[in-house]
Amino acid sequence: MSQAGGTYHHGDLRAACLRAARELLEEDGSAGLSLRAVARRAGVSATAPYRHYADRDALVSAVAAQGYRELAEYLAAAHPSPTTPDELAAVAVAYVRFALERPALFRVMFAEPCDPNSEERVAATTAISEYVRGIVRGAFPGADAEALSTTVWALVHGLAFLHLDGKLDTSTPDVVADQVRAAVRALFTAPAALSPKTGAPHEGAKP
Amino acid sequence: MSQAGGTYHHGDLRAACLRAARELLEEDGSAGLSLRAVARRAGVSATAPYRHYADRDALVSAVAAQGYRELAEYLAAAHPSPTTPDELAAVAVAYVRFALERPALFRVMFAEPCDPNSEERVAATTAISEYVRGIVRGAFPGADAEALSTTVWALVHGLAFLHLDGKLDTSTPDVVADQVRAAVRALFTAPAALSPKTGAPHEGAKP
DNA sequence: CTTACGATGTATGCAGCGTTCACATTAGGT
DNA sequence: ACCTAATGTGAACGCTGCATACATCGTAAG
Repeated sequence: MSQAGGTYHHGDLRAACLRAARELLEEDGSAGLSLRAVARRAGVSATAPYRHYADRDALVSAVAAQGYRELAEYLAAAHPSPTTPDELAAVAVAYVRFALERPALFRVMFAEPCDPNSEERVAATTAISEYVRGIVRGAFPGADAEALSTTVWALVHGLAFLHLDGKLDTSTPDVVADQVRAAVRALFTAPAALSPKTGAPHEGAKP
Repeated sequence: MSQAGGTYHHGDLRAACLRAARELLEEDGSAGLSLRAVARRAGVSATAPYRHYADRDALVSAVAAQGYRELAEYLAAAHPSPTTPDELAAVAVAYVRFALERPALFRVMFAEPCDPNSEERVAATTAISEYVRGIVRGAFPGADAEALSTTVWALVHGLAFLHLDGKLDTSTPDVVADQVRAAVRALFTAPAALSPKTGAPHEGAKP
């Protein structure tokens, strides 16, 4: 039975480890995420988690994968299928908000060397990638979806990280949201007053 | 135990630790950056570095600060004072190249929880911030330098991180450079074919 | 020139970590 | 009812960061 009692077998240790890891992540940051601490919190011996995760990286990858799935839900909740720049900006705001609300999780998802060993993790990140591309494709059919989605994702991702690292003003959520909206809007607005000289003479032309 | 001259005192252990840390970072990634390994490489006892760095974080912060200074040099070398979009794109390419050439260092600089304890580190990051803002201010006097520099920094920073995490095509440096140039240029080019409906009347209306 | 002191490096030890291995316990199919 | 495979336990190894007590040395005052 799954309820925690005096049973020798835990019931669903795999899920319990994931849950414990998430809690530790929120409480002590990624530094406190140790397999032993996870085992302690799950009320189990230090080596029990090895029956469900090959090593620490496997657990971390599982946490990251779950984070990706939650991020996808979070973005979809902000707007199911944005088409206007403002709707797209709303999704961008949600992305940054997600990062600021779960900083340790977000760091685990992106800031750690992502080996291509975890199928679950790779699948989750390509899902996010496809999601962003799908949004861009739907919103701007005429554009190069590949390039534009890369650009918008990078912009939002960079905003999230800079906020996370305290490089930008993170005083209130509203300030952050305004900043994100302004940045995204800049992507889709012709900067009339800008570019005093439109230098386009030569570039790396390599056919 | 010091091979050189056999002197008891090292001479400049502080610098030697920094150098050893940089080497370990490039060889084994941030996981291999341990105080003990640094001490070993410097040919010194395990606790000697504590005379020069309060704890591991202090060493890491010193490494990060040095990374910031090198990044500033690297960008300046790409172009001392860019004014056209293409010149600015060249600096952006340098930023991403820096990240891809020193992935572990870049991660130490940005991906780790940056406590405001290290004065050296804070000073170095604000220097970078000021540098970017200065470029934007010089290149686009009419624009809101604060907002625009945030936007361009975030875009480039996000590109660097997504490349670092293998989320984008990193097969050859040329491919990466083209991608970065295209993204930066998109920031300063009116997206003609885009925005089928220009939802600009109001925003944030999502009860 | 001697001597005392502060700066620097060493030796030792503790607790926590990831990981392995032999062993104990139990669930579930035959 | 039993046998097997899955699951959890315990001890152990080597690594880590770090605190404490001790050794060595440059240097400047006397």
